[in-house]
Amino acid sequence: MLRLTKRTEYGLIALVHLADQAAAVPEGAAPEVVSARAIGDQFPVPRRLLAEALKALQQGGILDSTRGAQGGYRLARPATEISLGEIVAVLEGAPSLTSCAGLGAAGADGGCEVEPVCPIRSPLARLRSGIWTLFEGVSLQSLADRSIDPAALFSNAN
Amino acid sequence: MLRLTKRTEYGLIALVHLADQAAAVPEGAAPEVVSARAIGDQFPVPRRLLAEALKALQQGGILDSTRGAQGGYRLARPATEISLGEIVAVLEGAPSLTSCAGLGAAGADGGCEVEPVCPIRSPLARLRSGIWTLFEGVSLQSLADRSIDPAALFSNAN
DNA sequence: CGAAAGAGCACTATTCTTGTGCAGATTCCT
DNA sequence: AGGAATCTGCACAAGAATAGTGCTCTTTCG
Repeated sequence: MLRLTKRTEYGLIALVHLADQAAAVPEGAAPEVVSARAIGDQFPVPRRLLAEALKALQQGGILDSTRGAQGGYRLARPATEISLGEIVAVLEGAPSLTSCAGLGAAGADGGCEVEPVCPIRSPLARLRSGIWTLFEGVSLQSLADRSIDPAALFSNAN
Repeated sequence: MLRLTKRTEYGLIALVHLADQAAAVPEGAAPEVVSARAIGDQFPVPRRLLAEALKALQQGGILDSTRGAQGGYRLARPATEISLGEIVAVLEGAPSLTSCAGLGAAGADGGCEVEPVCPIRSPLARLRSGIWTLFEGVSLQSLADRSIDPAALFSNAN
């Protein structure tokens, strides 16, 4: 099921915030780490859940964490190289899109024998597949750029 | 929250099936009505829930229903004039997208005073908004057309 | 050594989804 | 007229998932 939860929301808020921080730094040099507490103080989100989202992002390789006093989080890569699809996959699990297409043209109709019952071909599954493709084409950078109209987020280059 | 439930899935399956039926008819004349039972017999879906989805679609003006024996459902409009956004809105309630943009350029930053806290500007809200716009641009017709690659569903003309 | 901050674990409550059953109203067919 | 098929409407139960919170341990800086 394609569902975006609060956990994802908190994670995205934190990521956008971190992307902003990284963008404020002159050029490619040492983006400051930001603590979960600092983020929690700026946005009305439960610190506990925010921390869980951050932890998941760290384990997924999207964030780097520094422990101890003065520790915090930082983007593991430039915001332009982190896709929305990757973020969502980490925050709420892979979407399990068992591919059934791509077998070439077996017949005029496609060749899938259980066609009318096949869950892969169900309209909702096709939708999810399409949305997923879109997600992978959107970068964290474009999400953080508030000058982009939401309606244009998925349109072309980002 | 953007979530697509089973109910939506059943509704979409039924709609695609009905669109297929309508397409099989020669030209604009009397598409046969299809009963909920008939649909339930062709797809492995609980009839009860399917019936609920169909009822909702009828109340939402997407389907026409005929009661009594030999009754059933039929698309209220051509499949090309029914948008995915409309379908989803009917099947799982309006997405409550309180618009905050479109007020013109009040300031360099936009002018929203509660900016960092404003739920409308949260990344997830922007995503939902973008996805919603996409949904409104996709017709039932394109969903029913299985020759369209899922990844291309949202790309351009449909 | 103490304070700050991330990491890990367990628990609860509320909400939502999913699924099922039954009675009523309407229309076609015999 | 009567029976059968079909949509319509309401209520209920079980299971899963989300959302939220508390406490403790480990690591690191000052």
